[in-house]
Amino acid sequence: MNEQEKTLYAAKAAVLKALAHPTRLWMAEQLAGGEKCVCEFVNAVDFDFSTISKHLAVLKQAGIVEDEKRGKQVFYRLKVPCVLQFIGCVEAVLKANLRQSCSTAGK
Amino acid sequence: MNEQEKTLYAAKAAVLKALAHPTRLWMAEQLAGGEKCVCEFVNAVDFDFSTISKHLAVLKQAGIVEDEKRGKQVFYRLKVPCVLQFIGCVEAVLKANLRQSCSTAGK
DNA sequence: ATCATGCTTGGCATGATAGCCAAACGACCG
DNA sequence: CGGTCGTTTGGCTATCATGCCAAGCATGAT
Repeated sequence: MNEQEKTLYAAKAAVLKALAHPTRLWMAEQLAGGEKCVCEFVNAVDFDFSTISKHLAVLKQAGIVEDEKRGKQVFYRLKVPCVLQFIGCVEAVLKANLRQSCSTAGK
Repeated sequence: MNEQEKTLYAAKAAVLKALAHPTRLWMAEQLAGGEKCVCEFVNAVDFDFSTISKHLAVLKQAGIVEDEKRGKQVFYRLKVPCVLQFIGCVEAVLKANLRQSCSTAGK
């Protein structure tokens, strides 16, 4: 792996890393249904306003969402919707894991 | 978000997290071309044997790869190939980021 | 049996993340 | 103006991740 490849993989991994957190993944999925303001997220989960805000900043920095201020509120929306393609596959992995642990447990 | 959902998102995020590291992502992509033994990875990147081994253990634990010992060597292969669907989208995000930073720089 | 090879595990130092609180900030309201 | 609301930022601590080294453990060769 040369330097250029290293940089590329670091960049790709950074995008995945942004989604690799329960709260952030959840927010990304929520945004699939349309834009939401920060307060909507805060109301739905029991986390500090600042915590949610920072998570959204991570997603924004990764280029996954974009924000727009309207009045007092800031709305976030998905910038690259294909991000949600992931989920199907992630769920496939989970199912495979489950199947395996069940069959193992059954023995 | 209730308890059950929290658990689900934690599980999904854990899978993504396993891939959210440059070396691990690179190895997963390498495995798309067929199984490889640990030593092949070690030779290709300048990391300690133990480091590579631990990364592979993370991927295995997440259910993304599976291993098989044959003789002295251990071979790893992708367990859920759709994992590589991700990559296309991740690259789309990177391209979008690039376009934006270019157009910003151009002003 | 002894040894070398391929790999995993334990342990440690270092750095990154997550969440909370407090403070700052900008937009609107009176 | 001064206040309030929605949000971001700074700062702190606790927890987790990464990579190296050294040691351990199988497997196959001598």
